[in-house]
Amino acid sequence: MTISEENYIKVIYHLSLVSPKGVNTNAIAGMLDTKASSVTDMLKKLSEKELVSYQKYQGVTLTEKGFHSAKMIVRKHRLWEVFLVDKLNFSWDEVHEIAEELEHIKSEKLINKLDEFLSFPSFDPHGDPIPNAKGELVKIDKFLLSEAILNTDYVCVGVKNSSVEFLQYLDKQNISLGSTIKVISREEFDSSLTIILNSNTISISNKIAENLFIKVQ
Amino acid sequence: MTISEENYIKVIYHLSLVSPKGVNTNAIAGMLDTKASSVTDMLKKLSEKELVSYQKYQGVTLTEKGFHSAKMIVRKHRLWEVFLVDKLNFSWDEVHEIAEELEHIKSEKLINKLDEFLSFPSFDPHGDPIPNAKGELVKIDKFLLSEAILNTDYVCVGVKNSSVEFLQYLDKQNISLGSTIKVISREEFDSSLTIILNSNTISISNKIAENLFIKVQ
DNA sequence: ATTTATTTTTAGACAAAACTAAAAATTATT
DNA sequence: AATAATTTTTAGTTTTGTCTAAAAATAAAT
Repeated sequence: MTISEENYIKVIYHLSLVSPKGVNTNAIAGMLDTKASSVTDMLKKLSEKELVSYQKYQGVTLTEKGFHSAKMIVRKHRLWEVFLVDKLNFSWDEVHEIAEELEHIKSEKLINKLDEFLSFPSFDPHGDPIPNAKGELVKIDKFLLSEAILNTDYVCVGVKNSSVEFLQYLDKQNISLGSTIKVISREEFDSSLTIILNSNTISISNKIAENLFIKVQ
Repeated sequence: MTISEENYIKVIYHLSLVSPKGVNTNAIAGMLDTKASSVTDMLKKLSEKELVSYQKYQGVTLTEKGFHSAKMIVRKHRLWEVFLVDKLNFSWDEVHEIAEELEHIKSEKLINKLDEFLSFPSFDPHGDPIPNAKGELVKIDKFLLSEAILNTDYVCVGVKNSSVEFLQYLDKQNISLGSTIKVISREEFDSSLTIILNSNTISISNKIAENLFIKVQ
């Protein structure tokens, strides 16, 4: 698999989680910042290699083989992110870009030894699950802070959006994975929330709440 | 710089150390397992980018800029090798191939943090010097075991040949970096040596001796 | 000092992965 | 249901890095 093919498979994987019936050509093009015609070309090639099942105009889905490949790429990406944060002391907003390159390093032995070196983590620095060597991943009962019930105790377990801007905003507000959160009130007008975050009361917009994953404590 | 360009620069760097007056097109082609015509094409491009100075039929040398780029690639390669051996417990015969991929990861911050994580090593697992962030490298007074003087105490400090076969032979003979070596006798007929290796007496061929670097103890 | 051998370069072609522009199919709208 | 809008595909180029085959330059040998 070339780097380009791997990037397509990875994007199709992520889009599949949202639209499992079939991923649109345009959606792929959008994610990869390329043109629909380029996507069509690549889909034919990936179909040839039996990584996706594709029929003209009908969208695309991953085959078993493609699904497994995708999970292995995601595994590599997320393990490298853990390495960068836990071992090299990068901050969580810096690691995505570097992991985009590291995820294409080929050796399976490397990634399994890295996994061991990191003590087999189940989640990456943004709270996303890391597939194990078999491709299995832990699924936890998480939902968005915007859906929280008032006066209930939650823990922050992930971010929906991993952009540098959002992550740096969270740093500024002292919100991190493991932070405890209780929603005290929700403003009618703009759905902004007043929350108790690790025993400090702060106010956050609905846009923020819609990008933070929590679970019950 | 593309991966291909980086590979050319790296090969020209290594060949320059042997033939500093100018590197031949064919020599580059041999190292990269490609054709002379492809090399000519690439030399034009690298010359365009001012990474090499090149004039037709006269061989090629690195410019200051190209020389620095080469050292940064070598730096990355060798630091990753240290990581693989020291942190992930790879053996020294497995790491070259993986480092060939890792050396092309772009982030400078990554490599400097990795350097720090590894405590700023000066040598890689094969005894080759690692350029620091400025491109400087430690030069030690090493020579080949085949040139050793009888009954003198030496330490093994490197290998000239990093092939899997040679490294595994050394493992089998318990020869590693840091091993103490004293040559007791040299056979007239085939130049094979009888040596005391960490207080055990063994015999090695001239071919082996010509690929082991030592320094005076 | 020619001739021969080797090395290097040029010219033209190819595969991968992208692009543009136009055509075809699907979906949405009146 | 017919038309309009959108999405997707096809057809034909482009760029990067490679190749083969032939030509040109350099080096070696008689």
